[in-house]
Amino acid sequence: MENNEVAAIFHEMAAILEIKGENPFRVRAFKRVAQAIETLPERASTMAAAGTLARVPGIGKGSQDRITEILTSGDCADHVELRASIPAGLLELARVEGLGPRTIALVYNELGVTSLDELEAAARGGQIATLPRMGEKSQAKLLTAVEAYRRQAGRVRIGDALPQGLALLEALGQHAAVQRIDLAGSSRRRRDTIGDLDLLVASDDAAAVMDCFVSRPAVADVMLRGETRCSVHLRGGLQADLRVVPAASFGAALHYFTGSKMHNIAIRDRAKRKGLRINEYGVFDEASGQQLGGATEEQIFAAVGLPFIPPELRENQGEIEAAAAGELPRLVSEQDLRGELHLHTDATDGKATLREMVAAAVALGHEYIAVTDHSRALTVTQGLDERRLREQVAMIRALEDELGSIRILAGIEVDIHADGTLDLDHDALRELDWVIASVHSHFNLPAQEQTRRLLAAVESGVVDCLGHPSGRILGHREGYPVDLDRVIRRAGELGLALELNGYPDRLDLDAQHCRQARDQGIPVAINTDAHATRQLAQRQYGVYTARRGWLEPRDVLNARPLAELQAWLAQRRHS
DNA sequence: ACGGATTGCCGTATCGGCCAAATGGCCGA
Repeated sequence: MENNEVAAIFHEMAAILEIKGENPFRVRAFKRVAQAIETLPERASTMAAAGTLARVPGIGKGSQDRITEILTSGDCADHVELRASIPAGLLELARVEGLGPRTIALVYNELGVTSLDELEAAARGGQIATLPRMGEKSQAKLLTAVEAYRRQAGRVRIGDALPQGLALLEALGQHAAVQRIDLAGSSRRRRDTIGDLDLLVASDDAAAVMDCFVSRPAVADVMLRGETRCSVHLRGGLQADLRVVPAASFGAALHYFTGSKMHNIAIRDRAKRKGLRINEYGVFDEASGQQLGGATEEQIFAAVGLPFIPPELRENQGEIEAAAAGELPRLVSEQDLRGELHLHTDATDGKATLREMVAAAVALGHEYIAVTDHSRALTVTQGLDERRLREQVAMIRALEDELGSIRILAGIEVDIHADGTLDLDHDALRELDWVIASVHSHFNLPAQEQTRRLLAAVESGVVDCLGHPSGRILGHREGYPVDLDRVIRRAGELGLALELNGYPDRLDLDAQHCRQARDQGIPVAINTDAHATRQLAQRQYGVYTARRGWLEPRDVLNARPLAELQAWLAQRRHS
């Protein structure tokens, strides 16, 4: 079991306790345990076996037992009991923005609301506004939030879905009857959210493969099972579909089920013009009906005169034309990244010390990193003021001298106030090597004001990079209303970089805006925004999004060697 | 529930904005 899965159970226990109005300190303790598990330096099972869990701050005797129970049986009694104690639908309500535990308890107790549908009905019926502490405005806001929630409901972040898909791939790949196996669908295209997992297998013994599939411990229930196709729910609720095809059709099926639909249509259209027919079974000569290929995807592309197109590009957004012209981008990969330009330490909301984070970066082989803790406005994180920032800078310089093995840029993630001013003195910011400016408040300004706010930060003259520019949180809230195109253009004019925050909850910039940045020659920094040592290694999600945005190594700021990065910074500072 | 000093008990993120009610709870970062 992955740490995130264990943590999810604690998060849920905390949420239920909170809705039930239990001791808030108990609630916080559970939340703290959940967070601690998410940011453990190793796998929970490893640490439990070694007995080192006890040393983690926040994890006491009780939670140690619960964690052990979860690791051995997949769940714990307290969790099962808590779940049974409230209607199942209430938990989903907690995912609606602006709807907290107290309000959920209120609508449940006063109106008997136990689900999203009932909540919406109550709001449309005007009953919400009659409740104490609620009114017309709250009711309208709630409806808007429910609509926003519904737009993304059922989709799972790639950071949650892909590990499950890869684990299944790994397990099924061991089976003797499996000749070839791969992911298909949106998980193979590495979209930022996934509806369900698609797995494709080449085999002559579909029944044996499906037996293996449905008996995986990760499979919670089997929804349907036919001759060649099987659908299941996984433990976390994600749906997974397995298809089994003969090896001679594997490439054709892989192409077909990978999509996207628009890409497939365009490819088939191209085939038609060449007198060919492409479907999920293979490539066929239209006239003779003879099969010309289908075992590999390369054959599919070759049949229409194209080189292999990476799955991340298959959206019919020009990749076919580029492939035909021999102008496919050489997409950036994880190995191209030479440094990390956004991370936090325990000076603010990080879980590891400066020294530990740096050691982890060295272990990853980074040439350079930037330490970018929060600024004072973010009070929850104990954001740095000018004085604490200067102290941290001194620590960084000393550590860099001591180690000698890695360049440590002294930086900050400075908050952008609602009026566009920055949270720290410009003089203090000018002393730093690297300044990211980000929005963490006032997401609901009118688009015009929000745009002005971001432009002000971009034009401040002391900012090197705009952090998570859209502000979206996947599965939680959409980006704030803003003219991002205009902000990006201005950033380009002034020579700033833009961040692609690769934290799996963000993936911000999204692929489309990455491509815009690339087209305008704006360097993109692919960052992890790590708050713990292990998160420094989670670079793949940012890279996926970058690839979907057509980024090549030369478009990526932290794919540059240190000397080039420093030259870029120096030239920025003097222009 | 956890951690730590008081070893059986006590304290434990912060703070601003929003909205409904006219000061205060709730939410989110």
